[in-house]
Amino acid sequence: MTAQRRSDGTRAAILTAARERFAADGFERATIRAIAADANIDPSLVMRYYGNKEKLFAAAAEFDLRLPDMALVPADRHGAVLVEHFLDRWAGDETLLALIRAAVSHEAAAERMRTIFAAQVGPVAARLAPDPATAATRAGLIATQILGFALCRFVLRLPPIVALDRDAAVAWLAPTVQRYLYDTPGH
Amino acid sequence: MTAQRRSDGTRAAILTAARERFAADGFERATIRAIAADANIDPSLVMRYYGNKEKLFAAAAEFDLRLPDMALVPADRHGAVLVEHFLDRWAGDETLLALIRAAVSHEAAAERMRTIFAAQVGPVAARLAPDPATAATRAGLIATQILGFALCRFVLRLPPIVALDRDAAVAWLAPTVQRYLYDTPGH
DNA sequence: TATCGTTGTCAACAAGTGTTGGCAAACGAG
DNA sequence: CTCGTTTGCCAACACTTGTTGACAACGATA
Repeated sequence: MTAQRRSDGTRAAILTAARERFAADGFERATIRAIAADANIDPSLVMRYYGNKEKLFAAAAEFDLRLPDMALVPADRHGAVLVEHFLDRWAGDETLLALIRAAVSHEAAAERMRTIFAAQVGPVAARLAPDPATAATRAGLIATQILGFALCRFVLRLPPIVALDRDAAVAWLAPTVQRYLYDTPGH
Repeated sequence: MTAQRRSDGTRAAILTAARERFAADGFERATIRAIAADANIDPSLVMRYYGNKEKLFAAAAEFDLRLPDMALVPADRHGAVLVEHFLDRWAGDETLLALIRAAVSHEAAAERMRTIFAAQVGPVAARLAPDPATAATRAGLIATQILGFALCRFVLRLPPIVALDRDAAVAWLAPTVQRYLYDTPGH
């Protein structure tokens, strides 16, 4: 077990404030000073505990999608369950929002995003796809729809997308994801 | 007709350099100095001709999707034609990339993005959708898929999405857009 | 040629950035 | 209690940013 330090509370406060700021402002506009102010401490403490801004972001952007076990779900509901899970995960943790905002103009964040999807969505697709060779493509396509939805809803705030409630969003997106999982394209 | 000015060449060079920088770096990391250097002029000229960075971006982010007339296309090809058009438009003009990169952390750019999709995609959906009341939602859904694809391909550079050639991308995405245009969700 | 608006350069400002080092107080072990 | 370590604050650094104003070369017009 890791030893308790007297500063653990401060460390956690910094991390929370950092996630909020990165999520709201992106990497460059989220300043160390603003994060420190939110955490009610001095900016220099951020440096002491996290080294530099880059490492602070790396620590704040740690993320686990916690994808459910698809073996327990009927095959025709796989798309719906994935969409529901993503929506909930997104609403309940601002880390993903911080990640997408930062990834757009920050290569390290983009790399993190690639890793998350390759390492966490990839295996799910690999287990379900009819032809395992197409798994990476299918995982990528799911990412385009899920990230695109998050982009339009949480970042760009397109009014008709913001207006959708959870059920409507699932009803629209689930067939798309289902198709990316199982269909073979052709016309 | 607008009068010719001796500085028109410089103005155009600034605009081109601005688009490149905004597309590559986003709003904040694209500096006036870098743009001026690319255009081989002094940074102060940028201010003289465009007022400030905000207005320069507004000028650089002027964009017309040039959506084709869907009345000339068979109904079952609408999704495919839209996807093809978006892909070509995206590949041929970095303005859209600049817009998406900037929109993520810059409210004015996000507003521009909302306007473009509401004013240009909205009417197309309104003309095609079975129920006009659902047109805005359908246009928004199309935006989620198209922007999500662009995000993953050009910004995040997800390998499996970068690897898709034009035909494969169209084959995968067209049915999604077609469904967002015409289907009524339910299960 | 003399004049005036245009085009461009140079140097500087004020503000904000990440980051560093020193110093005081609080704490825990001996 | 005493001493070394941890925690925190303050002031400052080196640098970059958008932006401004003064000034020199140029071009057309009179």
